Amino acid sequence: MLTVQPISDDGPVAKNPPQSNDPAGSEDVLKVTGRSVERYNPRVEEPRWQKAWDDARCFVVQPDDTRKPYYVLEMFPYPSGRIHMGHVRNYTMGDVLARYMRAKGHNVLHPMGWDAFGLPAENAAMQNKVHPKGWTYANIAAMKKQLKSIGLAIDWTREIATCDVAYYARQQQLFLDFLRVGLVDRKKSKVNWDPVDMTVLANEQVIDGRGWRSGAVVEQRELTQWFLKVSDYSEELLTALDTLDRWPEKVRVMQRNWIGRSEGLRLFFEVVPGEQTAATSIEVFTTRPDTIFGASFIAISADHPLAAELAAGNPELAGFIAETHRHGTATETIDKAEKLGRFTGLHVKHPVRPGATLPVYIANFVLMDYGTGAIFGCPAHDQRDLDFARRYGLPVIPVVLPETGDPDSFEIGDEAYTGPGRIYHSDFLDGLEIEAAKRAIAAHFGVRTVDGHPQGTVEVNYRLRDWGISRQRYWGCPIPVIHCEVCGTLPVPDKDLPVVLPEDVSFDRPGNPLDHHPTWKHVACPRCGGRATRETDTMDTFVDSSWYFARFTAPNAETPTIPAIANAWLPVDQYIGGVEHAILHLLYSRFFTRAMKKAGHLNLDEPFRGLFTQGMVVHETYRDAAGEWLSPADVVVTGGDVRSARHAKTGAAVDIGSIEKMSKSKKNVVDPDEIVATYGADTARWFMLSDSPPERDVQWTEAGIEGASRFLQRIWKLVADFLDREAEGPTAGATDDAGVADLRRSVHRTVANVGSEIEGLRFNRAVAQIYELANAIGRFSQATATAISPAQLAALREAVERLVQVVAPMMPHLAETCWAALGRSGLVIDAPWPEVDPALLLDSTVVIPVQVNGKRRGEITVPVGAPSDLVEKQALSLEAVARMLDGRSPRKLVIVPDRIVNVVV
RNA sequence: GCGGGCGUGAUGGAAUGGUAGACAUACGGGACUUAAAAUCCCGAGGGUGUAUACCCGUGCGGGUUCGAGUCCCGCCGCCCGCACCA
Repeated sequence: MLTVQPISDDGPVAKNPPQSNDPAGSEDVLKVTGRSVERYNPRVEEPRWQKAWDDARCFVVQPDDTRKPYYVLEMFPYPSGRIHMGHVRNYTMGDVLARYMRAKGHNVLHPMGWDAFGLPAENAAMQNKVHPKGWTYANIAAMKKQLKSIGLAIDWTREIATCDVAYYARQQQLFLDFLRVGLVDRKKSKVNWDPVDMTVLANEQVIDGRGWRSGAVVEQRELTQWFLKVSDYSEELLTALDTLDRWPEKVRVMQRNWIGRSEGLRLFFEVVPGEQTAATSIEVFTTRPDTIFGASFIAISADHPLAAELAAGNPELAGFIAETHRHGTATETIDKAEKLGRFTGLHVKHPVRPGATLPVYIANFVLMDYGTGAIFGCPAHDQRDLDFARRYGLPVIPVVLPETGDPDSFEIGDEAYTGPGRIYHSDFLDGLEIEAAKRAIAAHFGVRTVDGHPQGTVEVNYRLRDWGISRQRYWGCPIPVIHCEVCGTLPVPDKDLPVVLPEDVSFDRPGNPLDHHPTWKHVACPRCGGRATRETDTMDTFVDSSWYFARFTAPNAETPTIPAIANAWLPVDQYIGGVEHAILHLLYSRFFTRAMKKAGHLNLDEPFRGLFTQGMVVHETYRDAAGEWLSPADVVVTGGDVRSARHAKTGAAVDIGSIEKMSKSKKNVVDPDEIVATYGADTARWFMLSDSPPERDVQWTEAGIEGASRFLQRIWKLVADFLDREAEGPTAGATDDAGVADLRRSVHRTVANVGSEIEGLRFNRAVAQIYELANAIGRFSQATATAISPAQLAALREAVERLVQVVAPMMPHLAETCWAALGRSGLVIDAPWPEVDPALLLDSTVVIPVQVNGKRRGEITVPVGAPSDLVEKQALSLEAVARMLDGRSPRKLVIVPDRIVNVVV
C-alpha cells in the first residue's frame, strides 16, 4: 500500500554513527538553578513504558467494551523490509488520534497489517534466489520490530498479512460470492507483452516502450481476464461522493473526474452503399452532438471490430494497427503519442448534410474501452480532432460562435474553440445555445431510424471501466476457478477452498511459475471428474487492500467478516494515508464495500467516514564531484546564510541539490532505526508532527530533529524544576497571586485548542499551542523565582500536569515518565482528557486594530462585546486616526464587533 | 496529453475576507562558564530614518471589496495521479 522502493542488493542504508553529540545516551547532568536534574533518557524510558502498556493490554480491544467505538486506521504498509520516515509520519498521526480518542473515553480500534502480496517479492526471488514467502515474512518481522519501537498504540493481536492463507482463503470466498451475485465478468483486455521474456509487464516495468529487463519493444496483447464489475456502480459511486463530507474535496474531485460521467448521444452513421465492408453503419458516442454540422471525419479505434475486418485485406491498415499496438497500455503513453491515423477507404453519409459524406479513419487516440470505440471528428471544437484534421488536411468548419465573435470573420487557428456560444452554419440549429442545440439534435435523430433502430439515442456514459483483476504472477491470491474442456469455467467448490499457493516454485524461467509448476494446476473437474486445469492467474493486490479494514473487525473469523461485528465498527472513523491512493485504492474499497453488502458480508456502503491524506517526507539531496548521490549520514552541512557541505570522512566538497521525496535511488533517506536509537521515538514522533501541515510535505532536517529533542528535554526539565519548587513549598509570607489567572487561562485555552486541533488533524498547530504553553510556564516560573505563594504553586502544578497530558498523545513515553514523577498514580494513557473551564476561555477585554482606508494605524483596547458607539468614539480619538482625518469627518465607518475598525476617509 | 494540488521572511510554517509573518529552525548579540556544550534572555521581512513615523511586501498581471495571503479571471513555476508499482 504505502509505496516503498524495493530493497536493493546493498541492503539497508549504511549505519554510520550519528555525527551529532548523542543527546539520548549521555550521562551528563543538567544544572537547573542550582539543583541537578538528570537528562531524560529515552533508551531506558521508552522500552519500559512500551512493556507497561503491553502488560496492561492497553490497546487490545475487548469484545464486551461498552464505550463508544472509534475506528482509526492508517493505510497498511507494503513489507519492503524496513520502515521509512513516511511510515513514521503516517502511523504517528493515526496514533495521536487513537490515543486522544482513548483519553476522550472511546473504545478505540487501531489495528495493523501487511499488504504482503506483490511484485517486489517476485523480483527479490529472481534477483536474490529467495522465496517470496520467506522474503516477505522476514520483512514483516523486521518492520514489526521497528514499528513497535516507535510506541504505537496498536492492537497487535489483530495483525493480518494478506499473504496469510487465513486471509486470502476468505478473499477467495468473497470472489466466489461476487461470482454468484453477478459481479464478476470474464472478458478480453490488453496487457503489456514482453516478446523476449515472454511475460506480461506491469506499466512500471515498461520504460520508454521497452521491457525493463529484456529491453525488447513492448507489444499490446489481448488476454482473457477476470473483471469485477465496478461499472455496475458508476452512478452510485459518483453520487455517494456527496455524502463523504469528511473527505478532502480534492480527492472527491479526482474520483468524480475518474468516474467521468458524461451525457451524450449514441449515433449511427450509415455506411455509403457499395463500400468494401459488411458493415452497414458505424455507431459513435459523442458528448457534442450540437457540433454535428461541423463534422469532417469519423475515427474508429484500432481495436474496433471494423478495423480488424478492413485490415484483413489491407496490409497498410494492418501495419498501422500493429504499429499502434507497439505502445504500452498506459493511458498516459496513449495520450502523449502523436495523433495518427489511416484512411480506411470507407465513407459514411453525413447525417444532416444531404449528399455529403465523411471519410472513416482508424486513429490511435480513439479508445475501444470508452463509448463505442468510434467518434465523429469536429475539428473546430475539439483539440485532438483539430490536430488530426490539420495533419491529414481535413476541413475545419466552425459551428459554435463565441458571444463576441463575428460570423463572417471567425476562424479557427491552432486552437479549437471549446467555450460557450451560439450555433451557426448549422441549418435548423442556427441561433441556439449549446445545450438547447444538444436537445434539438437529439430529438431530430430520435425519430429517424438507421438499420431499424433510432439513429440517435441519449445516453449516459462513464469513463470508469470494469476492474481487471487478473495478474499473470505467482505472489498473489489464486483465483479460485477451474477450467474444464467439457464443462467450461467452474468455481472451485467451497469444500475445496482455499486454493493454496504451492511453495515449490522456481523463478529461473520467464512466465508465471504457477503456469509451469509440474502438478499444481492439474485437477479433476468438479463437475464431470475429467481432466481440468486451475486458473493460474492471481488477483491484483488492490483486491487484498479493498477489504482488510473489514477483516480487522474479526481477524480470525471463518467467514470473511462477522457482519454484526463489522457493522458495529465500520465505517472507519478516520482513515489516514497517502494521496497517491486518492483514486484507485479508495474507489475499489468503496466498490468492495457495496459488493460485500450485496453478498451479505456487510451492511453499509461507504467504508471510510473520515479520510485524511498526508504529505510525503522529503530531504535535501547531496552529490559528490563525480555526480554520485550521497547519503545524509555521510555529509556534514555547515553555515547559515550560505550553506555548504562536505563529505564526513574525506572532507571533499559536496553539492547540495534539490529537496526530494526520500528514495533509495537518490540516497536522501534517513533511517528511523538510527533516529530512534539516537533521539528516541518521542523525538521522532514530535518532529514528524511539528511545523509542516500534515497534508503537505515535510522536510527532514538535522536542525529540526535537534529542535524536537531539545523541546523534549525542556519539558522534562520543566517537570523536574517544578517538583523541586513543590518540595521546597511556598515561600514564607508570600501572598502575591500575580499571574495565576493568566497562567490558568493559558492552560485551559491550550487544553481546549490542542483537543480541537487533534480532532481536525492539524497537528502542527497543536504543537505550536504546546510550545506557547511551555513558554508561558517558563515565564511564570521565572516571575515567581524569588517568592511563590500557595496559589501560584497550585497553578503551576495544574499547568505542568496539563502540559504533560496534552503532550501525551504525541510523546507518550515522556508523558508517562513525567506523570509518574508528578506522583500521579496509574498511566497517563488511562487518564481522561482534562476538563476545560469555559469561564477561563474568555477574556474580559480585547485589542482591536483600527484601520484608516484599510491600513492599520493603531489599536484600541475595549471590553469584549463593547457597543459600537464606544468603539467608534475610542477609535476616532486615536491620534493617528485624527491626523489622517485632518479635520474631515469619515466617509464611512466599518465596525466589526471585537475584530476590527476601518475608517474610510 | 488529461485530472488534481501547491507557491508567504534565511528556512518549515501561522493567519472564520479583518493587526501578514503566531510557533519553531537557522542566524546575530548578551548572561552563566576557566572554556566549550547545554540552558536562559534579547534582536530581527525589505527600505528611508536618531526617533516618532512613513513607504514597499504573501510566485507574476489584472479584478471584486471599506478591507484580499484568503474570493474571481489570466499567466509562470514546482509536485502528485493516470487503471498491471503499492
